[in-house]
Amino acid sequence: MKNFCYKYPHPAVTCDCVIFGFDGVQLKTLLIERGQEPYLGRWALPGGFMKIDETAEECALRELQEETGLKNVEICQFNTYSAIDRDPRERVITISFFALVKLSDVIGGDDARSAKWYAFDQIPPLAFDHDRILRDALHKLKETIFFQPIGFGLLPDIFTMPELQNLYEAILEIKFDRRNFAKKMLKLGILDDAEKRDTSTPSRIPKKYTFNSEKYFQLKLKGFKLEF
Amino acid sequence: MKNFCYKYPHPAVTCDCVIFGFDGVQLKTLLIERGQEPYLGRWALPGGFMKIDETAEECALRELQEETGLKNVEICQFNTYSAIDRDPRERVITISFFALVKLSDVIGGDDARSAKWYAFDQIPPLAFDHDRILRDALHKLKETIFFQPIGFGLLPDIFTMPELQNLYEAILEIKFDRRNFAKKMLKLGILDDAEKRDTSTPSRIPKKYTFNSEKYFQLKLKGFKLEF
DNA sequence: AAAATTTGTGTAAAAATTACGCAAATTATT
DNA sequence: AATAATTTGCGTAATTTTTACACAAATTTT
Repeated sequence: MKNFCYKYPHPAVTCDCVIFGFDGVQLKTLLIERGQEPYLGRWALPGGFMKIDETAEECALRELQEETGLKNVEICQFNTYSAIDRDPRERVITISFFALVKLSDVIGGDDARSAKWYAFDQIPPLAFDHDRILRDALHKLKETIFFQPIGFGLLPDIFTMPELQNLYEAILEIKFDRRNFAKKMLKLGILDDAEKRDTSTPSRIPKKYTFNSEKYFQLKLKGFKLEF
Repeated sequence: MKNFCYKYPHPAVTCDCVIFGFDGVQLKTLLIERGQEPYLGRWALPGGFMKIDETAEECALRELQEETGLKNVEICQFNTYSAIDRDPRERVITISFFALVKLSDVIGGDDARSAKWYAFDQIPPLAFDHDRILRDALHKLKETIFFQPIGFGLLPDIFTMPELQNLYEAILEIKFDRRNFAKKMLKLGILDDAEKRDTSTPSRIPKKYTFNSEKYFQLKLKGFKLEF
């Protein structure tokens, strides 16, 4: 049954995905319950073995869809783990990705199967070294926020300034002055008004915004850095 | 002769290293001339196949020493390449690293063998997809410079402010006002005077500095961001 | 109906950045 | 050897950015 032979030993390669979501209050991640050994019944990152005729990115996207129903996700590779005994079966290295998704795109999907969203302060014990991978991904997200308008991926198309601020506060675990935060975000020039409203008079109902994707990509290309 | 067999096909795994150096004027990288097929005689990044009982980091360091004589290098993983046909022999994915080294540590070494430093505007055609990897590493270096005092790795222990400025200008391809650049660097608090000198009167011979490694690591941990 | 909360707009004070000037020491030129 | 040009360290005024709040209207809560 073992028909694939090589002159030198080869490790197996898997791809794993850390999927970030935001429900308006908490930052969450998507986990799946393992249906087979090892670690049967444990929670784990979505992912699996790479086929010989697919790239790592293709593998990650395929596994993600198979296991969680998620598709059309923009994934970003962030690290490859190669500790000798990270998998009890054989030598396995894993190429890991993270992605930001809008919870609204997913929650309804019935592909969800055993996939479930977990807030970061309620992560169960994970299979393999997935807790380490998850930690690293969160760290990477915190770094990334200084260079990329993260909200674009995690918020619904139309959102309010308080929502955007909650997101930043959830990721960075810092509180901001509401008025200065809004100034900073507006100054980036990537937010459009999502409605027309009597601007002369304040209301307790917050204004709605959308991301201007053209300006967003321009800014992302040019590179920027946010100070907090 | 093919004694390592698996139920499913496995790719081979290699590690490649982009080594950055700085000669006071130009940013350079260390390449080796290939001694075997494929791409015999072409230049390539130092690197090679990962053994089954070593991690990617161990592999990268071992290959680096074998091929260039370099050791005690702090390497940083930055991407894994998995295009299907990036190696004509078989499916090979490569985990890539970059490192910043002091040219002085290397130039003398007689291990150098076929290794040679190349300025970035004189890179020869490279084997495999190594030009792509090199480009990505350079891009990563430019990003990194905003968060880490790069000079620490690339400059000799004792250096001058103009040297540090040349380094930043070489990496970022921007010119700075000498006086404001010095202010910014000094404000980071990671530079110590490397000599005692009559400070009251300016001289055309620039002051010498060293990095204060304690404060450097403190700053790196805390995280900072440089504005230009 | 009164009290509390939330939002949009603003603004003065503080801090940081920028764009330069100057004089002495060294190097290059004639 | 004298003169000119360059380079360095120090400094400063003008500008820009950031910060810390104040205010009033619209909702929501009590």
